[in-house]
Amino acid sequence: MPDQSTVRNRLLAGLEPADFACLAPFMEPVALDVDYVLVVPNKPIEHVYFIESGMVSVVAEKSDGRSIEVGIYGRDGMGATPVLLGSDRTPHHHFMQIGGSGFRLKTADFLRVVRQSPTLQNVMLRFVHVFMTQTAQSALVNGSSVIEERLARWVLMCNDRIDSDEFPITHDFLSMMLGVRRSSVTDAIHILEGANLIKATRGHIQILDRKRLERAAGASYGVPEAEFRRLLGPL
Amino acid sequence: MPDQSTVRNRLLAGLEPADFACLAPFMEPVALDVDYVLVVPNKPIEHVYFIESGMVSVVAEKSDGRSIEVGIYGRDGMGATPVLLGSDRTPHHHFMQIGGSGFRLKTADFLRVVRQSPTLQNVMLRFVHVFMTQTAQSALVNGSSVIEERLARWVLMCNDRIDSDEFPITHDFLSMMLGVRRSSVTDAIHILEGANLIKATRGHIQILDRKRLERAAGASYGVPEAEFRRLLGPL
DNA sequence: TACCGACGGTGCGGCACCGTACAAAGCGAT
DNA sequence: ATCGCTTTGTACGGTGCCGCACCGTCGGTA
Repeated sequence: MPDQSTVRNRLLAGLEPADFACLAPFMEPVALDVDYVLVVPNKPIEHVYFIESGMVSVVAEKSDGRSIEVGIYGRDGMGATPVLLGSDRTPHHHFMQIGGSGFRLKTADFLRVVRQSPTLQNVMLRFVHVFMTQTAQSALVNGSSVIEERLARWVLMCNDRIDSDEFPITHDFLSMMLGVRRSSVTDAIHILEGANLIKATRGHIQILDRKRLERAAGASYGVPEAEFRRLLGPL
Repeated sequence: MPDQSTVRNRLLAGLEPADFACLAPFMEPVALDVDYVLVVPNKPIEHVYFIESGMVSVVAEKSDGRSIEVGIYGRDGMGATPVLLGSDRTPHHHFMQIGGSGFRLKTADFLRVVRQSPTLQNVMLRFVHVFMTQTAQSALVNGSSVIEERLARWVLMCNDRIDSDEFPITHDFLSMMLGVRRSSVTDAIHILEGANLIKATRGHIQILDRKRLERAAGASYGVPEAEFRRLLGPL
């Protein structure tokens, strides 16, 4: 059974010990390799997830096939939030963008515990609020920022959720996430590389200068992150 | 005191009569004229709102001044959802885009009632889920649809929340909502007008052919609307 | 060591949308 | 009827990103 003092998930770590103790018996450790699917669109959500490492992409798809990332989370949050809101499914796709590990609980078990503890529910709902802010920010920047700014934002958000300054990701994946052409991603990466903010190698991106990268992201980055700190403490 | 059989708000109308009875004593009728501000960004939310008529825009703003609409609601929903999620504020701006009326409750009163009724809370949280889906859809279309498609979506969403096929709106406002140049809105309107889908006069838009307008919106429209029907019944 | 699929770099024409600007038309107030 | 403000129509050059296509390179596998 997991021990609260060693979990890396920010939500779990921040719980009242009593609340954590109620969840712990139902938590099952799970390997979360790249492409592992946490939530299938429009299918019943069987498990909720707490990420310990790695990163999840939440993707919305249009019926014409075009898709775009509407949010990401990692050890800062939980997967399958719709069950908290009374919906057993969602039109969005959740899958591991960067492999890692975590815990999962059967939806029914999780909900039973949550319904018995208002303090636990409160923490989870705060995360929902933060995640909603993040999605709104995606809507904002998708409509008003140039690609290189959005790329910088994405890299920063990824860095927030991964321990390392370097992580695996291909241009092709990024193009799906940002909803742009693959070669536009290549161009944007070259711009950030030219300014010595990042270094890209085959299948990997490394952050060289986080401070200046934040400046490059401009107004695209920061709002949901501030909401997280305000409601759930430092990342 | 309002009577549940006469309220037009979909959430209120769908409540268990007992839940409605608990809310009713705290409900204060309020006129919601154009530009009335329901939620000021990053300030404590004093009241929650249930819209009876009119339409609210939820707008996210970047620190560089650019802003974009991340969602709308009317008699299908409630205002100031963040209080349900344990946050007394939000970075977004909520204001009346089309004037109307509604009810409001002091945040504290509302939360006290909600905490005592899981069934009431459930209905409200379902709406949060639907609204989140809507915001995600905005992120999707902002990143992947041409303006005329997004305009068609907006007009349809507005029509869903207003009784009339005609409503007041200027190109300038629409340009803020869609996050594009004002004259790009003019162009997009001309395209839809040329196809006899809408008719635009100074400060007004009228829907001529809703069916074909939906086709013009293509894959941009429909997903959050389906979620609403699934979880909260027909609009 | 050779192969092959995945990944990244680059080029080209095209177009949606931009920023800016100005004028015409509508409409309320005096 | 006139004025003045708001709203809409239109134009122009510029550009960010598109779709498409092709090729070089990397790296795992046989």
